[in-house]
Amino acid sequence: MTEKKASPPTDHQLLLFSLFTEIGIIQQLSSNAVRPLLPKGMSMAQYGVLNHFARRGGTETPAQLASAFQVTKGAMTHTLQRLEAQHFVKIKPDPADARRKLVSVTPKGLTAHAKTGRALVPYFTEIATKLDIPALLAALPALRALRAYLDDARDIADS
Amino acid sequence: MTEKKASPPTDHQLLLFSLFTEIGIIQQLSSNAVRPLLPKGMSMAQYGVLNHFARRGGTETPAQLASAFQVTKGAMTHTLQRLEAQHFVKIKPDPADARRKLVSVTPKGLTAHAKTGRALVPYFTEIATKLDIPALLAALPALRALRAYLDDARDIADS
DNA sequence: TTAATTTTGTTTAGCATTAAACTATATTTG
DNA sequence: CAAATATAGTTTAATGCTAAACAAAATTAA
Repeated sequence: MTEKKASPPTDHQLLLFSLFTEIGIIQQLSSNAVRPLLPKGMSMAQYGVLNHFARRGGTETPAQLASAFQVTKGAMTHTLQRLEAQHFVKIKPDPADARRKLVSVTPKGLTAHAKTGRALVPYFTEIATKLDIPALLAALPALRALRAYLDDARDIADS
Repeated sequence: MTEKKASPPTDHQLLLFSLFTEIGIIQQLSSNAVRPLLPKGMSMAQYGVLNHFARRGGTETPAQLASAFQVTKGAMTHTLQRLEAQHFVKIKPDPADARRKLVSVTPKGLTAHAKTGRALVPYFTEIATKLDIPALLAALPALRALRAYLDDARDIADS
């Protein structure tokens, strides 16, 4: 057994630091690859929101969306304004709570979502053929656990 | 065996999409957690560059740094200007090629790097005790492979 | 009930980023 | 060599983000 006095496991800290660095670079690379494929006027943030509604349907408040995407309410206000200007979402007051608004996707938004998805298929198809899918699949649970931990631990800075 | 006609493995595309989504959210969460811990005037981008030099030493050109961090040359110009204004890096012309500049870290920059590192230790120590480190360690090679693939595949948009 | 607190969404200012145009210097080609 | 091309770095405009201050409405406390 190793001693358990002095300072905490530095190796673990280094691992985590490497992991975060790796994740940051993958995020940068994948964003840079995907962004030019998006239809004119569609940002990654906007597509994320449309994708959320396309999967789950229904209505959500801006605050719920901000929490789901881990951005500030200000950032979500901005994204929703862009989406509403293109008539991809409908935003109406919540009759039950005048502070809130209710956001839902429009048919036009679903069309735009589908079009965006089609534009991305070739990219994902291409890389799916060139990577070790089982290894990535195996990595996913650990990442989900990491996400869940970070999600719980956050200070809820803005919201 | 499954048929191999029609369209390519949609499951793999969905996996990749989930993976990218997960990575994006982890990046967002970890950035949001780490950012407030940084010393006044130190951004994540600046710390990344200082960390790079602290590990590897020597000199590099702005273009090399932009490539290492997967940002545009314009973004790296900006980061280096901030670092130079604080005297954390030294930037001089390359005598061998007048188009180039050579960037190196200063003692003051190393001090700032060390200070920043110390500010982050408690955070990493904390989460290292609460996560399944072996599982994360096991995930790292797959992520490195993904990064390596994306790195090769990129269009070298700006550089 | 009234006052204090919390919650929701917006706005503003500042920063980091991309994309594109630009300048200057090197390299390659004819 | 001269012209065309490529490379390195900067600058500008636009976008998306955070942080902080704010206004309006709901909830909680006294």
